[in-house]
Amino acid sequence: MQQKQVRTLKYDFKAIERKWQQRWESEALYRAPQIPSRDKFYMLVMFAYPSGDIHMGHFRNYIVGDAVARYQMMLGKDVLHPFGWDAFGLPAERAAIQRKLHPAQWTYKNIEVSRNTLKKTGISFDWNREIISCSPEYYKWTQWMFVQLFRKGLAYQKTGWVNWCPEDKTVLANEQVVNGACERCHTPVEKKELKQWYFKITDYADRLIDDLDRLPRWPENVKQMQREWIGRSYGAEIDFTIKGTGEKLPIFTTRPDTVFGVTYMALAPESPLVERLDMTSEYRDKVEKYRNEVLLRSEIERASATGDKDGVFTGQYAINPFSGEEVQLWVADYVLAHYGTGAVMAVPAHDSRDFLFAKKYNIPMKIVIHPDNQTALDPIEMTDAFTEYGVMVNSGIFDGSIGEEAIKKVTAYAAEKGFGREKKNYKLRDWLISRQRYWGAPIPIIHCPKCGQVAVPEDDLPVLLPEVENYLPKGHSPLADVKEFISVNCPQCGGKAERDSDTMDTFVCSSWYYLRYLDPGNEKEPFSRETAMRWMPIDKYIGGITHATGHLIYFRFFQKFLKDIGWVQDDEPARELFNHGMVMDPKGEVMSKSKGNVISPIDVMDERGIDIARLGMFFLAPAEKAVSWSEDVLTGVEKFVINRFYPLVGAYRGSNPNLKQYFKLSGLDDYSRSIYIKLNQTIKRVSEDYERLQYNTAISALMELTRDFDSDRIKDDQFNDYIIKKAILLMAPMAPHLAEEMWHECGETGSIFRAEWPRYDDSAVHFDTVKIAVQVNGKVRSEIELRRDASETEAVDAAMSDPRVRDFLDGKSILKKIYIPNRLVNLVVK
RNA sequence: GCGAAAGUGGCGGAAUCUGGUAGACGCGCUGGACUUAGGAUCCAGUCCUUUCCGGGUGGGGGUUCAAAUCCCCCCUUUCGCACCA
Repeated sequence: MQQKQVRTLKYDFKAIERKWQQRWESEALYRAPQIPSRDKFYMLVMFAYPSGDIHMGHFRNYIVGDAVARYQMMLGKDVLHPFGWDAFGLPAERAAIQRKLHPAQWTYKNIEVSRNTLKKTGISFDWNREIISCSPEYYKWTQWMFVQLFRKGLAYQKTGWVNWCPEDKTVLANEQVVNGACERCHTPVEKKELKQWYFKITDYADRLIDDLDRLPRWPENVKQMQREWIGRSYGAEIDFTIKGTGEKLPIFTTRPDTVFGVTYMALAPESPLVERLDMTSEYRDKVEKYRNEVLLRSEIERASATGDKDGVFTGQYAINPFSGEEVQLWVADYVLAHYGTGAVMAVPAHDSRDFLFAKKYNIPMKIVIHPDNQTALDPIEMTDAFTEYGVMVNSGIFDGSIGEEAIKKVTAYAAEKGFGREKKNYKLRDWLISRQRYWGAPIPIIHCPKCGQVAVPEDDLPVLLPEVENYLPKGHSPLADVKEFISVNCPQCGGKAERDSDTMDTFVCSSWYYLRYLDPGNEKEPFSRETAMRWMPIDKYIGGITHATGHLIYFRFFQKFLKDIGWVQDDEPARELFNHGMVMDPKGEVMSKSKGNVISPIDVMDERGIDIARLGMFFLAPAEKAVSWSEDVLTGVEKFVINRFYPLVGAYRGSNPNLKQYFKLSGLDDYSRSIYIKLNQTIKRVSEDYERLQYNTAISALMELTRDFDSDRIKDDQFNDYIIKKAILLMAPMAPHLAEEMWHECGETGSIFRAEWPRYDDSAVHFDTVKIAVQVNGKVRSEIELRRDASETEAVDAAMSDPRVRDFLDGKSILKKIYIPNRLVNLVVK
């Protein structure tokens, strides 16, 4: 009866959404205080690149954070949930070239469109704190960051071999080269020798690795990826000598215990040492020819050549300081210029790469490690190097030393003799941050013929981007062609000087934006120390896994640097990291503009309402899983909302119950008791699900509760209304408009998001009887009902007197009785 | 090649952290009710095989009274790294 009457209540989502979005706006519900006065919660989602409008992937990402923010509000915390735009970058320039717009026009127009869409979704962002990284008010402080790094010697210029994208005509950081190609346009990357700006992130390599252990709430895979990216390895540096010139040839090795097995040395083609070799003209020609050939190879070719290795003999020899032995000195492509010293000692018998190379060029092999004292290796029969630890042989005084112990001994000996030392090495390289493009923050440096590199004084920041005639990439920054921009007086000596014409990598902008949100209007500082002290660290940071070895390392680096110079207190910026899964199209393909399969949340929102779109997305799968979007999921949640959940307000009886009270189980009739227990179980489950961002199961718990709830069977009005209101509260973070509307229909006047999150009644999460399984030899044979926490004797007795069980016990003796309270009895018989 | 994660009905997924009645919740499907009609709503059913018994969480082995869950080997998929000496 109740249901029929209730069904006439129309779920007019459009009116509901409009009403509450306006109310929330006018009440400034999401406005976070400058300084929190209660427990704080900083909920951060990665800001967005404004490439067009918002799609399903954004939508999913942001509703996850939104539900967290709302849940935290209901837990009584001051919640900071800001949003902004990562607005510098190449696509704006491309659009500018194609459509003859200013990059700023294109960017701001996109921001406008996306912001409007986001506002329509009703996500609880505090829009007062919105930041746009390409605005002078923001990039002024990006430049300020550069200046601080420069002052500490952590921003510096050097000439080196860099990744060059011939399409975009700019240099790229290592992190932006994927499989030897430009991350953005997929053009194979070339190597060029150029003078560029770097941040000395390698100074922080140890802290960046070691502090990962202090982040228990970061996903293990991200931490592992960062460890490998930084790639710390321990070993020794040993100085070989070049015969003739006597120049030192230091090499890094993790296996000093194989040093007596060196049969040749190899230099990277790019190594400057190659030029200094005293080669005869015959060899010099060969080496030059080889070098030029190698440099023409693409990164892809060089990187993928894992099997085939080549090189050329220089005619020169190197001397092993341990044995005095002379070995051939080669130039080889497989030696990386940027790692270690750009040279290696080659031990074909104990290194797979050297093994292949030696086989190819018929270089001798020398065995200096045996697997153990019993087994000897035979070089003729070996098909690969023996690379494991073992016993040193043919190594003079070191013979018999084993593994790590051997490594220590050899290194100590070298140190004692002065031709070697312990050494740590990293794969991580310094972060190349200069770009030869227009749409970025100008590097705030002035090059003075007298004073050298001078930082722009802080009072003169920002260095504004000048207008330029066109944005076509030409291999140098478009800013270089603007005379009025370039020529400037030196801030130190007043003489004629020139501005640096490069702009910064956009990852610099995104390395500190989380701090600007704390104090976005501050004109005197990037942010006030007090806001940082009170709001940091970020409590939950949500974003895509794609940033694991880029942004998520950079921003940790910035945080550490800012701590070192006294601006923040914490070593780590984010306490917890959560990686959301991708949203694919229904066929399981990645959505992209070029494929034309981008799905917007707008259509679903228009047709069925925001909350149903949200619930559908939540219900589809746990938030960290990749999903294929399908409208099919909407059917279930829509039926649930329209037929079950929203009609709850029709069953509300206007009793205005006290929500802080608990009911006594003994005072309730059978049905009421069971629904009260169900309610408390649901509160427990839903709360736990919110904590771990598992919204799909939170929804199913609420579905069960509403399924079991039957107002007709409840006599007590207060009790009836109590259940309804608690259910609405539990739904609020996931379906905010719906819950707010229902909350008010139940007579409330304040926002549900200022109401208190339900706490479950610990004495009412269990029934006083339980159904437990009875197993015989581990197989379920029956089910019996017992009082909760029954004794073992009671349980076993009940189990053995069960007729079904008795059949299986017939004629057998009981060896063992296992009783797990409230779960099962297992009888082991024979 | 190295590293990580994951494999459960026709489908999305529960249960995995903490070993204890596998398949919650929903989609889809089947049958029924109500209807002029229904892509609406309601009710029932839905792992396989089936009276019972039995089998079943990618495959194989192990630990255990008991394994989707823990351990070992293998296969597959996804992601990351890709000559880092």
